[in-house]
Formats: sequence, C-alpha cells, structure tokens
Amino acid sequence: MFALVDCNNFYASCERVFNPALRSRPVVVLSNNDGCIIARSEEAKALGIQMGTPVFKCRDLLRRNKVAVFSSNYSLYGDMSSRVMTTLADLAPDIELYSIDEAFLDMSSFGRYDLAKYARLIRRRVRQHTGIPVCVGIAPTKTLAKVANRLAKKNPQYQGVCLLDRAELIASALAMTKVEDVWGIGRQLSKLLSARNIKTAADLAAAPAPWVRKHLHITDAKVQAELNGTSCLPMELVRPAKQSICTSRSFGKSVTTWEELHQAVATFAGKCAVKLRKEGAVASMLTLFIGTSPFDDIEARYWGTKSIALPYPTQDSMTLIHAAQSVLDLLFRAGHGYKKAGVIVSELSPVAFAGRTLSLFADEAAADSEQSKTLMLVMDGINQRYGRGAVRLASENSVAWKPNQEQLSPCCTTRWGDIMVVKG
DNA sequence: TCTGGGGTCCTAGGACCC
DNA sequence: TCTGGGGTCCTAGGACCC
Repeated sequence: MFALVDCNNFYASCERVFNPALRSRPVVVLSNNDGCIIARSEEAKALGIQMGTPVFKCRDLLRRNKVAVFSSNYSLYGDMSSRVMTTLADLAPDIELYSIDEAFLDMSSFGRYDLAKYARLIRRRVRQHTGIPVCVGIAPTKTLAKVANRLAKKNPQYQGVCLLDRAELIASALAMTKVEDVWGIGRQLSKLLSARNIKTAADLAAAPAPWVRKHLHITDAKVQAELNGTSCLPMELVRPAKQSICTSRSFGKSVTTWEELHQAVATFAGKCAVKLRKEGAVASMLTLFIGTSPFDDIEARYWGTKSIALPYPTQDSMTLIHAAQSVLDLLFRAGHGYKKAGVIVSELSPVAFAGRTLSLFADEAAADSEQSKTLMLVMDGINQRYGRGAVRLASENSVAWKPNQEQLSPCCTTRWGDIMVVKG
C-alpha cells in the first residue's frame, strides 16, 4: 500500500502559518514576476479565481473581496516543505519526496494496522509540527493513491483521509474521477480519450489493454495497469541525479539593450553554476534562450535558442558565464524588447568524474583548475553565511531586469531579521 | 500596462553503420 | 520494370508533472 500525503494549497497555507490574521481571509500567491495566480486558499477558489489567471484580469475581484495577495516566497516554501518532509519521514519506514508539497509513504509493512486511523495521525502530526494542513490518500498503487488523495481533498466528508483498500471502494472512486483528473493524463490525451467515449477513470481502467498499448504510449499503459491495481511505479527512495538544470526569468520590464541582457544572462549562468555545485555535478553543455513576450504582435516577436559544448565539464561560475555570454552574442538581435531569458546546463556528470577523461588536445584543460575550485568554495561559503548575493561576480547584476515582487512576505524561517516584522 | 519556473519521459524521424 | 535487411544513435518537439 502507498500513502500520498499532499499539502493543501501549499503556498497559500505557508503564508498563513506565520500570519494568523490571514486565516479567515482568502489568500492567493503570485508567480515569480507577480504575473499570474499560482496558489489559492479554499476561500479564493470559492470566489471563482482560476489557477494561472493573470492578476490584471482579476484585480477588481481581489480588491472587492479583500483577498490577501503575495509574491512567491520560495525561501519560505522550501523551508516549510523540508519541515513537512522531516515530520513525514518519522511516520513511515520509507518516503519518496515527490514534489515540494507531496510525498509518497511506503505503507506495505503496516500489515493489518488500521490505515485510516494512521492517516488521521499523519494529518494531526504534520499540522501540529508545521501548521500546514494536508490530505492523505492510501491505495494499492501510486496512481490510485493519487485518486484517493484527490477525493480526500474535494469532499469535506472524508475529513482529509481516503483509504481505498477494497475492490468496491476502488471501483466507485474510479467512477467518480474524470479521466483528465488521473495522474499522467493531460489535456491532449483526455481529448483523445473523450473522443473514444472514455470519460472517467473507470472507463480508462476498463478499456481493452491492447488498444491502449497500440494507440497510446507505454506510460499510459502503465497508468491503466495502476488503475487496475497492478503497481508499476515503485517508490523512488533516492532522488535520481538531475539531468539538466535551468535558471530562467521573465523580466519586470522589457529589456532592449545588449548590456542589460548581458547582465541578466550572466546572472542566470551564475545561478546555474551555484545549483551545479550544490548538486555536486559538472555540465558539458550550455543552452541559452532569449525571447520577446509571446503576447507581442507577431511581427515584433523573436525567439532565439542555441546550445554549445563547454570546453570541458565544469561547475565554475566564470566559465559558464563566459560561455553564456558568447552564445548571447550569436542570438542577440537589436531592436527587440526582450521579456524573458534563461540558461540551461545539461549533459551533467558527478563532479568526482570531472577531469578523468584527458583532453585530446594537449593545451586544453580537462577540468576546472584547483584555483577555480577553491574560489568557488570560498564564494559559496561566504554567500551561505552572509546571505545570497553577499559576493558575486561583477557581471552578475539584476538592477535593470529585476522581476516585480511587490507583495513579498517575510522569510520567517530562514532569515533572523525578518522575524521582527511579523505582527499578530 | 500587466500573462511562471523547473523538470522528466517518450516518440518519430533523420543520419548513419554493416 | 526490377532496387535488402537489420541495426544504433541523436535530436527536436510534444506531452506530461508540480
């Protein structure tokens, strides 16, 4: 048996934990550039505010209903997430951290223990330790646990817990679940299935397996098997090594000059380097993309993307920034108002392997130098101790293109200075 | 005026091998 | 008119997840 523990309206709930005055008010959290609504409390959902709505389209509604609006505060959400996960790790022998607000727990060793009762204990414990409300779904496969969790969330009478441990319970749960709400079935696929009159999870479970395998993907065949109680997706107890790392942003205002874009690109490459070092990986490939707003007139739009091989597998900020800027020179077209850019590093390998392969060309290094490694170590150390950005390379700068973040809440759990401003 | 960010997996098809 | 068979590798792009 698998339990899926999923935090309710996670970002909105995080904002509430340290601000009790928000408990009776609708709360929404905005995307990185204060552009779209990406999290909503139950009260906000009840107002009809949809996921992904641009704020400017519902500003009146927000004001009329005194909705509390926040910029996204990932320091806070990341820290609250690890508190929730730490609490959960004590409650089951094995745990898979699936996303920032979800984890699977391995319940297979619980035997004849009352799982519904245990699920209620999980909810209480997480609430007590972190202040975050969660729902728990338990079932024989991960996909069914997802179904169960969804029912627990949608139906107040379940009180946050749904246990699917008998065939008739599973059957009725599948009949209640629309096919587009099944984990792994997205918009395109549900359109296709709907045309074949497959409208509920029960319909999908009952569809002839050979037809599914022939006309859909192998992943969808697994979804179907999981709905029918055959577990195809095992617990993943260790996070697999990342294959790529991306840093990208939309700009608070459109960027027109080469200099500003250069700074943005340098900053993103620098952030990728920090993430690489945190991951313990080196990258062999770098991709840069820059673009105008997709909402611009079609003739004003521009989208450029290009990848280059790095001189050797690296995690050095200066090497990556230099590479990203050289790609920018190839992609930059004057006369556009750029709205977004990003850097992706890929072909990652563990840092322990860096330099094992000798360069074919004798005058080329095969890995970062000892000086560069030491310098990066010192930089990361200083930034960890004194705060991100305490030291940076001169080319990294975020003045001109800085994203809008007008409603940022304090970092109550990660920054001492911020604790003082909390009231209530 | 204002429209997110960061990932993975799968497949089709081209280019190449013998 | 007739024109093999069996592979691998790589990439772009689509679809999905949160």
